[in-house]
Amino acid sequence: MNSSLDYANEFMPSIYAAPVFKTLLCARKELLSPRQKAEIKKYSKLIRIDQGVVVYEEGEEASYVWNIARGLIETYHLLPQGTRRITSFLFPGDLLGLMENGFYVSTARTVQPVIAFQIPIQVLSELALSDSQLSAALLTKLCQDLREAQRHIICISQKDAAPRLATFILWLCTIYGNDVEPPKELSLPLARHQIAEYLGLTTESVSRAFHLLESSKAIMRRTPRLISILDMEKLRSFSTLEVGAGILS
Amino acid sequence: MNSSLDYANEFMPSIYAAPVFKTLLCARKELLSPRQKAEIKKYSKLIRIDQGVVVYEEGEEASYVWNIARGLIETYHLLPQGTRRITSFLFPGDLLGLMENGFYVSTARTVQPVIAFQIPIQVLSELALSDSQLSAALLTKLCQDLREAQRHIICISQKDAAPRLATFILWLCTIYGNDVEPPKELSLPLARHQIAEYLGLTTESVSRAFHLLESSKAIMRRTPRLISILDMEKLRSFSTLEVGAGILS
DNA sequence: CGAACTATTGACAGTCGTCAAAGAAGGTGG
DNA sequence: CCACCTTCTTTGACGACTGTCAATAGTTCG
Repeated sequence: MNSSLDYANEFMPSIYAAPVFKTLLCARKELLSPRQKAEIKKYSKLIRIDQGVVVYEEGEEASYVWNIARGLIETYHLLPQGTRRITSFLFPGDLLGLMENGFYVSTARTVQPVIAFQIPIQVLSELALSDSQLSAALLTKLCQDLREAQRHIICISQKDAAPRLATFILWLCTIYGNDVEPPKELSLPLARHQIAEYLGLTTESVSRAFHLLESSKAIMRRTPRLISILDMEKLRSFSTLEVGAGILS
Repeated sequence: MNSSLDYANEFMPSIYAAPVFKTLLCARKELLSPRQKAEIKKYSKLIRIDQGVVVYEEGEEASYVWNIARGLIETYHLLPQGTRRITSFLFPGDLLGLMENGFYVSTARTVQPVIAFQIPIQVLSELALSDSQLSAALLTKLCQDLREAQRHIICISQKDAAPRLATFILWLCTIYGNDVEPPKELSLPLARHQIAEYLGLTTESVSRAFHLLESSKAIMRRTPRLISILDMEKLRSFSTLEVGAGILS
């Protein structure tokens, strides 16, 4: 699934946390000190994982945690009827490998080619035990992830498809945008079915929701994977959540 | 909102984690050592909070964390249109007070009268920094909460009301049941509107879902707050999730 | 016992999931 | 570089279920 990287010096471990202030778009904050980065780098292996590869499966015994440097990962659960529910997307700066009692709680799969630091959990435990600042950083990151999950819950508790999709697009803007102004164009890293599996809808509904947002001139589909944001305010008005304030800050 | 308790010796701090094994019902596991319990007890205050009291509000500066000893708490977000979305319920053994950058991320309110240890975050931070085992316990608890949130996500990503309600009831069974067998009767600590706000439905839909589960003889409503579990298998068949296995273990 | 609140049930409009088919996009090999 | 094939996306029609509004029944507490 992976290959060692010879251009290892290009990357450094980093863990980001979203900002607390309620500006619309802003970069996430680094949680690690240079010393901690060096420590993690020393004891971990920088690997590349191809697109579409299952990194680990639900219920598997956990042996690593990954710090994503580049790329995109989805975690999901397979439901009895064979449907998939995506529970989270992980971006550069995120930590992959949520476990419980030593077993991974969901399945993880690369959506884009990924470059990541592969950290043996043993190593991370020891580092955390000896470095209480690192331990605090991990706690902060987990709080962050928990809040992210709550945002997800509120997003999909909206009944209609358009508000869910609008909320999702606005969220992507906060991730891929810079901290000055909203992006005019947004390149979607996901296929329709992945958006649907994240939003608790079908691909058809997602498609219809795109149509609705487009016909209201909030966005425009350049290609299925590239959209233009025409009217941020209108897009925001679709979402029940006050994106850029409150929970989606 | 609270009063000091003179019968303080009756309670001890405790943090539970759900079990890893996939049995249907089993008690949760204690994460704290007796020494850690004593430490926390020493530096915290045992308080009682009446029913229906707002413990803290979203965006408020965070000064305490609570370890619930008895009672039930809901955390929620108020959406712009005035609707409420309950993001979690907290039971005895849970930690209340999720914060981000020093501010609470949601509003917390007691659903039942609560007895809890009120721990200044300053104290908890210091204890965690000096006791790496405690720090690890907190990490474990947060992983637990994160998994709980994922379970919630999967629950409300089910389209129909009956599966959501069935999943919810089965979940309550795992919390209030003993670890030997499913409870025959279940006393609901929540009003219909609270169930609805948690499941992303309306009270009417919850009511109709109860009717459906009842007419299929899976459950029976004794009173609005007390139901009999007639057929566990049938109840389980409503839920898309394999409760008692997989994600709801 | 009565009043206020909670829960239930009914009718109707709107939206989603399903099934089906057509249209676009991207990748491969000649 | 182009034709072809596969995969992804979009659109349409229809049945089912939820939200809304409204009215009735049941519970609980003073």
